[in-house]
Amino acid sequence: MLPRMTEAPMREPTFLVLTALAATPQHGYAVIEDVARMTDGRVRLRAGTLYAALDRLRSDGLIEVDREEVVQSRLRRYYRLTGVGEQRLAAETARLHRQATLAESRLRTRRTPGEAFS
Amino acid sequence: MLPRMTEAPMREPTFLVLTALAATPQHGYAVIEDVARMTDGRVRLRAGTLYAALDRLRSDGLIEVDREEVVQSRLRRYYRLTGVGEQRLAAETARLHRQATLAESRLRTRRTPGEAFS
DNA sequence: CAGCATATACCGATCATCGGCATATACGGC
DNA sequence: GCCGTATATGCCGATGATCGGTATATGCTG
Repeated sequence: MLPRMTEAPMREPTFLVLTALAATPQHGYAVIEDVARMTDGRVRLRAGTLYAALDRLRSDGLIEVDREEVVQSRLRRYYRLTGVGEQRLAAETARLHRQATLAESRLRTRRTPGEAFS
Repeated sequence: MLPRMTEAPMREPTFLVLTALAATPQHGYAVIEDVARMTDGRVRLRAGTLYAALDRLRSDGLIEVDREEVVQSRLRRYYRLTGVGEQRLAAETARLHRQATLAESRLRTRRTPGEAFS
């Protein structure tokens, strides 16, 4: 299971999954709930999206299995960020901040006649 | 050409196209260059991506044709943000800031044993 | 005249996400 | 006892934005 070489742009659900695992390891279902809480219910990850994302992030080396527990005869597989995942998430947050700040700046200079924009 | 009702999550190239048009109207090719400059060459929009995005954003009512010019016998079609587009971009920037801040906050509380996270 | 920049536009392929379904167990209400 | 919901993982087909390439022109430069 070699890590993929592509540095494809990260979509929102994937970013939120990494965010959910940033502070502490969590199992899949807990991630779904956490993402819903984080986004005030706006993003409700489908099971298909979540487990596909976990597999992909794992094969990319951004997360790894932390441990497995059985609670009430149900399996809980906990995932945690790897060092690489931590760096990637930090890079993503920096990028988001930069782009958001730039967009805000441009929105402010909007409709200012005869004014050049950077 | 009815505006689509879906409020689908916005991807990075689309966000950057809106950002490019936020301050002043620009034609397609200028948007490609602007996005490349904004992202320090990281994002180089393909023609297919750009014009498809412009069509989609137009049918969604987020942008509209500003004017057309012919320079050196080549057509330049300028697009501008609509009021709806401006609101949407502002909402997107707010969302990006919130998510980036949240992710940073979680990265900071990382690996702090026995500590609950919000 | 070959190559590159400008400028718009179409096309098939890729792939993350969506939406739904399957499989189990536990719990609460009726 | 049964139904619906919550918990928990997983598979599968469809969707759609993006990618990569090509087409079509013109102008400029080497």
